[in-house]
Amino acid sequence: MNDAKCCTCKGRPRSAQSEAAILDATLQLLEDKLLRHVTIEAIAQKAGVGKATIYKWWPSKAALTLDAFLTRTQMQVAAPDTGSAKVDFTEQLKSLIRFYTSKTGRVFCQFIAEFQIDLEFADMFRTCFITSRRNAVGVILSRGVERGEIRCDLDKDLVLDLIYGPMVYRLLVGHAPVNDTAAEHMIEAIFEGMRKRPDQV
Amino acid sequence: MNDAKCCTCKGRPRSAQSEAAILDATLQLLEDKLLRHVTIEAIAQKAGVGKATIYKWWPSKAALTLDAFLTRTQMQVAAPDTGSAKVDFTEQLKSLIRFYTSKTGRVFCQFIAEFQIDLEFADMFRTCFITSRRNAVGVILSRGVERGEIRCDLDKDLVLDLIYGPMVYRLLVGHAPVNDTAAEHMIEAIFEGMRKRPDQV
Amino acid sequence: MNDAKCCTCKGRPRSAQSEAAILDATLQLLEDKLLRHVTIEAIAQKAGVGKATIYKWWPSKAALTLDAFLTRTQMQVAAPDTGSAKVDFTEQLKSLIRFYTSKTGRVFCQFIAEFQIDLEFADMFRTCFITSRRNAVGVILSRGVERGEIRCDLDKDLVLDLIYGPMVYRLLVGHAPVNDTAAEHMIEAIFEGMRKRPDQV
Amino acid sequence: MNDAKCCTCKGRPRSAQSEAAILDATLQLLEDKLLRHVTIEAIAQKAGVGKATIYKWWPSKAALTLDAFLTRTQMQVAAPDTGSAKVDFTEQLKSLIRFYTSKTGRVFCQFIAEFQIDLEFADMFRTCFITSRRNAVGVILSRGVERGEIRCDLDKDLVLDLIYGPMVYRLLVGHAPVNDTAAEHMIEAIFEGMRKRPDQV
DNA sequence: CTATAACCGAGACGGTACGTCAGGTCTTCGC
DNA sequence: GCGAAGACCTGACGTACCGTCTCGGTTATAG
Repeated sequence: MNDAKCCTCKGRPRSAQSEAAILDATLQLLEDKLLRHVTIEAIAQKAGVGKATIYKWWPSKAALTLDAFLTRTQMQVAAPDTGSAKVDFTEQLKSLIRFYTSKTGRVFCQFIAEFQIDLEFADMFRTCFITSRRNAVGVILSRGVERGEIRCDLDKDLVLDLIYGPMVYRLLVGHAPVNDTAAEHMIEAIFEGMRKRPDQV
Repeated sequence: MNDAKCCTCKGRPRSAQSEAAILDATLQLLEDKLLRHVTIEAIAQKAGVGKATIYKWWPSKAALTLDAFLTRTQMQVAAPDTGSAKVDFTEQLKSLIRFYTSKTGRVFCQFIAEFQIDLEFADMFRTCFITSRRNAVGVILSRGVERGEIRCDLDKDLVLDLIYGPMVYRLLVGHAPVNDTAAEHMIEAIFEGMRKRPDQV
Repeated sequence: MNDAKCCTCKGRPRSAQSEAAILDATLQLLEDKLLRHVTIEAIAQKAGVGKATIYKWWPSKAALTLDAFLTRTQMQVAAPDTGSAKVDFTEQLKSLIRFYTSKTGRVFCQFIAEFQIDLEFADMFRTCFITSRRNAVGVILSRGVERGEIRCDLDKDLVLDLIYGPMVYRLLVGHAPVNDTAAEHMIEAIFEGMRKRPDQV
Repeated sequence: MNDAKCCTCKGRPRSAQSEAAILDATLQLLEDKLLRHVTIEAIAQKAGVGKATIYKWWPSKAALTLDAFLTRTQMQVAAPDTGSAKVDFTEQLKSLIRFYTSKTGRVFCQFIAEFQIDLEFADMFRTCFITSRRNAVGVILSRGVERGEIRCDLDKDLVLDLIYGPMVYRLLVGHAPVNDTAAEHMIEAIFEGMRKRPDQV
């Protein structure tokens, strides 16, 4: 009954120290350079590690970078509960924007860019990204629907994309500002709709 | 009878001829490969052109590709006028989606990816892209506002991003379908808003 | 009919400067290190040249080294004509030994070692090596035969191997000295034969 | 006086099974590949043994290979006694040639190549090689001298090199055939000498 | 009958060099 | 004098082995 003991029996175990050094070096390099300009060679050197060690554990630079991000960075995004879904969404969007425009968060844009050419990585990224995203926003949406603030005939995915899409679009294309004001306007417009109501001027 | 002179086998090709060959080769290669995997070297060889000639006219691969696209491809996007702004937007979004998901249009996603690292190209792209976009959608929006269908207090840029953002987001991340149905749902939601109205069930 | 003019018509010509730098660097490195420990990478760096440039013009390290040797080193081996074939052979063998035991000449042993594993290089080496060798010794042998000093029923190749074989053997295996005295003894023994003659003590 | 038992006081003794597996694997790999292309890694894997075990007992690949050879292969070389030293030498040389040109014996050339760069191994090789060689040929030479067939003023080493040198030379350089006929011609020439005698035509 | 200690397999590790590839610059010569 | 052809330097790629180093586990002998 000693299964728990011999799970990874054979061979020298993976060096936690090396792994840490690699992930740290990766993040550190990403602070100064764009993802494309960060090379495996530089990471290996900075981490004091052989290149082969990196290739052994991560299939690509993108995978390594994503791993570095997910394990080191806790995407500190608020999931507030103010009693108003609209306010909650606004606060959350602001929080997200603050993260994505930070030195650290900027890399996510480069992830999206990166996996336009690396389908394997795209799957990986979607899994991690969407999951965390869904959880954060799902609660707010549900509460809003229950309280009767939000239409109940809207697909969850659709709502997600309506809220995040414009922000991501601006982040990637950079044609318009991405800040708190923008967040407020976006949420306002999405909530109230573009249609002119009879009661409006 | 001056063809004979120009077409003499080993005759020095004219500048315009080279340019055409380069642009053609670029588009042709883009049909089979991802932007990242299309190399200047391959373009030069396929076009029967020296690499230096390419570098002389275009600052980067991205610039060349964009040029190839803008001069060869007319982005056939409808700008309908049905009398209803909502219908117009829906049709236009459907039309756009059809283009962006086509073999040719898919490259635009890769442009967006590409200029996450090439700021110079990003400017170039924004100028071309936004201009054409603004023209197409500006008319619809103006008509809608004039007819009293659409709120007049919305920023033009905001409207643009509300409509295109979710689509671009889905195109880039690929987490949800991008098709006619999606287009209809998006426009419907943006027009009517997420808020539950008293008259709704 | 102007072959001489248009042999290498197109493109930037090969850089004589780079070639010289590569060959020089190769020889220089070989003075300090064994052939096996001289790396293409080191040659490229010392020559201030890209690795690709080396790989473009030489198929292997051995080929490069041999080229460096043949073009830079003139194997200064005497081909004396004293009137006695025996003396001529002795002098030539001494001369050869002096070369092969010099800092420069030692590399030839490593060539022989090298092409035990590189058959392509072996062919190359044999062609160059044997040719020069044959010419040097052929004259002495012919003169000796004509003068009636040497048996005329001996194969040229056989004579070559009888004279050079023992020396090469000692050079490679290093079990016995290779010097002037050895050269004299070898030639003496090969000329007179091992058989005890009636007139000997 | 039972040394074998008490020399290594404590601990698990060396595994004879592993040693055998390593030596077998080494020989087996050498049948297909050149010495240079046989890697310690491959030997370890084929033998089902850790690399460290190999490094523990042999200082280098060359040492391991030589050990494998000396312990597994008995260099079956005839040491005939026909009453004629010339015939004895000829038969022995033929026998040697047969061995050195066999699949197994070919490796000796690679040993010679190998120790042009591994001085430590060179010593090891010389000790083993020369010793066995000396014994085999020493008897023939002594008998020949005693019977008055061979000059008594020749150094033993010199004779050895006169006989083996040309063969080794041809084996290594490969410029001329190495077979029975060559053996006969070599011995004949060495015995009779190159000098033209008055009694010759 | 333990305890000790060297042994062993497996394989991860930091390195070094490999041979290839594309980038972007330059040089020559033909038209 | 433009432009094709292509050689050049640079720098990163991903791979292969090197020789060293942990691991968990396995024998023998010493006590």
